[in-house]
Amino acid sequence: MKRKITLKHIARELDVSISTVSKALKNSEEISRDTKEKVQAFARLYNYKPNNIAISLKNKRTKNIGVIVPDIVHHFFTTVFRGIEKYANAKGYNVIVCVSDESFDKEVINMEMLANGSIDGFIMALSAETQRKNDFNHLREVTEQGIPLVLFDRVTDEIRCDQVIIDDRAAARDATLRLIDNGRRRIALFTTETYLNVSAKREDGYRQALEERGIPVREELILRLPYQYEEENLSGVFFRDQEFDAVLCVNEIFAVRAMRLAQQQGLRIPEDISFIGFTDGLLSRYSAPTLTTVAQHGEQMGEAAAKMLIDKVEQEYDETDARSYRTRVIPTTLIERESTAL
Amino acid sequence: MKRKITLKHIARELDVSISTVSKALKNSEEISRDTKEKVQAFARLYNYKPNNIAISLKNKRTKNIGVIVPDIVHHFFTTVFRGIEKYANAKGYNVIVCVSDESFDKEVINMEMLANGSIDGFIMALSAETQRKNDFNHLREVTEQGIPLVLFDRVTDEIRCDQVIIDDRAAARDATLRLIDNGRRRIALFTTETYLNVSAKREDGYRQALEERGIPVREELILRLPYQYEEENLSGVFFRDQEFDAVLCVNEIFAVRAMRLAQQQGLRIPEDISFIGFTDGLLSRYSAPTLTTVAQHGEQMGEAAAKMLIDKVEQEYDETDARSYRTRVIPTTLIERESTAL
DNA sequence: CGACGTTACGAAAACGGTTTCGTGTTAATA
DNA sequence: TATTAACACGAAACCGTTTTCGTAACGTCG
Repeated sequence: MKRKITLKHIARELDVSISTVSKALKNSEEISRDTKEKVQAFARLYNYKPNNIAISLKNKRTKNIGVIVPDIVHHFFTTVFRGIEKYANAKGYNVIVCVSDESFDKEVINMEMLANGSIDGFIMALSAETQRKNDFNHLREVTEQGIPLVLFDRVTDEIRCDQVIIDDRAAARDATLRLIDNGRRRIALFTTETYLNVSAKREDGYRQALEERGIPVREELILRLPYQYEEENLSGVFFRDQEFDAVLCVNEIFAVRAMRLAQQQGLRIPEDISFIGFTDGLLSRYSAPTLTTVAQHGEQMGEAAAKMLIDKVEQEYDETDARSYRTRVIPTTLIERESTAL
Repeated sequence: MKRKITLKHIARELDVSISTVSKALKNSEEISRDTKEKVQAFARLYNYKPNNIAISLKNKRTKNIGVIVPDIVHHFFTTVFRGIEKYANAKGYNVIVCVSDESFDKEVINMEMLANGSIDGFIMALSAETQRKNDFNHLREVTEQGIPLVLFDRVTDEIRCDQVIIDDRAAARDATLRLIDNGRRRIALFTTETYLNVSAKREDGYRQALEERGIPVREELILRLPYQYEEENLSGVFFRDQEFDAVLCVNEIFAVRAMRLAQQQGLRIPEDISFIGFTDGLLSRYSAPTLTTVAQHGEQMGEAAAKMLIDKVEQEYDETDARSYRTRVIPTTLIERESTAL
């Protein structure tokens, strides 16, 4: 087992000082041609690589960014993560991921663990519990320490920081308008029970679209489902009565499950009833029928978030404190598939 | 912006030495009651938290583990990751994730980035390219430096290290046997084109099951598909001719797409043809019909891998070099759903 | 009263780098 | 020949901890 070699070893071996070795390896002008070649050859031979930790301690920069998400087994967050990782890696940064599991406490603990020097900045989406409690002190502490923070998707305006979001309201509005313009009038909304910013905004957009077209909002058509809802919640009766002819769902799982129930009731999709979901994941692409859905372009969001964060991290060092926070809105795309095909 | 406070600040403020502060915060016997209380109160007041980087440098342990996976937008890897993150977090470790994107070069670069002090050990699944090239020098270098390594799912026996795998051969064999015992005789195998260990083993299991039951293997029933295959590859004719009455697929995407094509050809599932896939993801659960599939229990694999790694990391410090490598085989479960229901 | 043991603390080294500032030697210049 | 500049390198501080070792002050005991 050959342990890693350090500057000290090289220095001792070549009978020069540590500083000389350090400078030689950086090709400093200060060092003679001879010495540089000698040192570099030796370093190459023994495969010397500087110790990241030591460099971090000296520079007070880790080249790590912390990502905290509520859930990782979730298509949207995964694609965002891919975007982050891609951009960060290209810039020489590593990504430390923590999962808050929708829990406030875990979110706080994870932030604290990372905030003590492990990372240069945070990218995160708030947990459901954090949004419910409306307690953002952990975010505030971090930003007050001067650690850059970028929030995406599940954001709050209580904290001054960069944000990357989609226009959930507009996306839901556009989707609803599309249904209306396709001749649908009794449009239901299947949304989440737990309080999430995004769900609320999507509901707003839904309402807005109906109002714009002069269709009264019928509250009984708005279903709030627990995340892992039981089939009974969507009673077959609901479908059988033909209470509605279109459904907007705030995620693709709700949509696919609802489609199945409708089919089991003998309804034809899209002839009798059409569906639109959110998140362009595997389910949307491979369900039968394929699902029309609002693509959130998670990867793009991730790249944007990583770029904003890294820009801020790196400017910290040359710039004056030109603190200004930006919000980037990534445009959504309505991907039309069989579930709304006319 | 209040910067983080250090031992030095506390020492200066309280007019004691840095060592005294350090010891007082650790409740050392060496320090008087008075001084300890004074220091601890001050630390609490200013919310002192030791700097992780400095501690890492001193201890030569980072409490970070590196995870390298070929892809993150992939249900199986994501669940494994969740298992890793869960266990690691519970043990006070953070997880740095790198995505190799199935590329050998990225895998090497990522390993090198992390191996220079950033992490205490690796958990990884090999990229497709690495498996094809059969080049494992980057793994060897890392293990020779004494950095613990745990391989999962996509492993190699060329490197001496811990492994967490499923018994792909047995799982495929069992699934195939189940199809046979359900009365199926003309069983096709849809597998990947690119060379992957796991695919090869699954194919083995498939062949073995047929042989065991005295059914000749018909090579024309084994289809090797590119990962993002075009519909044409699975020509409708293939299904229409009723060349086969069951299909074993090495992943759930293949299975779901094949089911759709079969349905389009007017075949009834499972009456005319049944399907079994691998990976119990969203698709299997929500497809129509729901898909019988081999659950790999990724989360369990992740936890097992993390446990093995952390055990090794922590024993490094007390134990003698009792190097012994273990392979944990996580049992799979065949989850029977509509696609094989009789 | 001298030897010794506690107690309570500080100095300093160490982890592995980077960087500033000196300085001895040589060579060029006045 | 004395002055100075350039060159090539080393000493040391520093980043924030931990930890070993030394020691001043005090009390106890024979």
